[in-house]
Amino acid sequence: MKTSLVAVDLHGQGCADCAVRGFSVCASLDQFEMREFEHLSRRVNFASCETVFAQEDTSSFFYNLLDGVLRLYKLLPDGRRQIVGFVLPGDFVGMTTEERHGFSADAIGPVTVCQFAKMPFARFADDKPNLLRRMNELAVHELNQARDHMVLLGRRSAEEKVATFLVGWRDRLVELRGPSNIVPLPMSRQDIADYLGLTIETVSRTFTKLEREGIIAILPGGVSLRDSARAEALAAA
Amino acid sequence: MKTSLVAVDLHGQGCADCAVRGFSVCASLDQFEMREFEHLSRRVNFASCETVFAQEDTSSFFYNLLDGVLRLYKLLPDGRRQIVGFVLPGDFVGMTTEERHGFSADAIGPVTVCQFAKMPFARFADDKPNLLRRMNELAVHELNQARDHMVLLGRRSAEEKVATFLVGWRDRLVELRGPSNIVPLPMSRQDIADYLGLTIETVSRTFTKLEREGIIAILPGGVSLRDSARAEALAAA
DNA sequence: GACTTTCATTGATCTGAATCAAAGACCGGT
DNA sequence: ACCGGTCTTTGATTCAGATCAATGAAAGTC
Repeated sequence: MKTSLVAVDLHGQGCADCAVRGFSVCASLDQFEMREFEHLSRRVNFASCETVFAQEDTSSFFYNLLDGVLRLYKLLPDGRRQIVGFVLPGDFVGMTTEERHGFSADAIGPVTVCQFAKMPFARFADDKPNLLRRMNELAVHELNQARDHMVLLGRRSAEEKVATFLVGWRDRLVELRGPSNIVPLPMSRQDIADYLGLTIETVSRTFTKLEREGIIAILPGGVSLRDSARAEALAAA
Repeated sequence: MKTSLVAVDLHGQGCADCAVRGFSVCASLDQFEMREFEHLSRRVNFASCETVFAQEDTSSFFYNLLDGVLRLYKLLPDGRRQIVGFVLPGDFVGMTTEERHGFSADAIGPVTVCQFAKMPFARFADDKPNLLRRMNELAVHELNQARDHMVLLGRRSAEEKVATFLVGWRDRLVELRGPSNIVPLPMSRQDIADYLGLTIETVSRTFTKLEREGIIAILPGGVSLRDSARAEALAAA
């Protein structure tokens, strides 16, 4: 909720050695473009629970997540919250033509982002079809994810929701750090509930139920997918 | 559900006189680009309830809606349906880099679309930053809508859902055809239910409730927003 | 204009998830 | 190791919306 006072700003110490270089937006840039691009960005750190940007903020920056996890959420005036996505390293956030962000982003645990000022970035991208195409690709991909999530929110039971979330989250981590059925869950139960359109109690009960059924084991800080076939079946059907 | 056998294909009789020219993707093209663009598209008609493309179809075409309304939806294996959006003239659909569409589109009433083959379109767009930027803009806009809809599906009551839908639908029609508080609803109650993550009975009851409260009047083929301030209050909060 | 079919409304009942209410578990600080 | 806070789990109860079941109102069709 609070905004960073202690964020350490260090100029992007080269994109060449960036952890995210190979698979983020920047993957579409050649060597020379990259050289220029470096000067548009700077690294910023945020502590756990700090807000990277808020719903009502003017959208003057884009961010590329380098390390950590973000939650993106929207709040209704009465405080109800819907988490619209979790962000992992390599994901690009906040790209919008609109005046304001429309959603908030905050850090789940310590986070490092690569921050771009909107205007210089837009000027840079303006005549780079490869970058523009890559950004399109990312937007379309996110849109597809968003639509899948609509199906989940509108038409699935609590058990299906939780199973789908666990399988989906595992798959994203597998892509990032290699195969494993141990699924770390850095976000709280409340976060999971607000992502799935449930209450914290229902999430907790559903975890317990899945454990009783032998589908998962609940570990400190995460779960293990004991029977991923059955979890995937719940997620698919 | 069925696919068109009677679709009348007529070559785009000029984009210059196209109803949608001013505000769709094509708005970003200059006179010369437009000349070339014309040859990439052709008009196709669909009768009510015909499928423009299906979830599992290879995505070899994009579409620009010229006339009528489409519903976009996803089906779960067991038949549960989530409508992910309604498409109005000027909207661009089916743009994706992925192999398959991932959702189905069918006509609500007779429809005319402007159809583009994916490959030639991509080749055309490749070196047109203005068009690419416009497409980005549209994708980002859709993504914002999708996120708003997630909030609705995950965190709002039936009454709020219906009110939000009516106000939002009216606003889209106002943009298209000018101000009016009479809101034609070409889609069925079942469609509305599948859009809002409700059942048809709940939608029907909620309409009746809003009418009793004096917020709307139910008309054949639509509603009238009698007290749009109160409807908007329900939609906002 | 009667007849079938589809779609919308209304009513009665049920249920999955929400809400209300305690306990436990797990910190971080001292 | 102990304390105070936060987070998670579990239990009891309620309720919004789903399900089941008619009935009513349009829209074709012959």
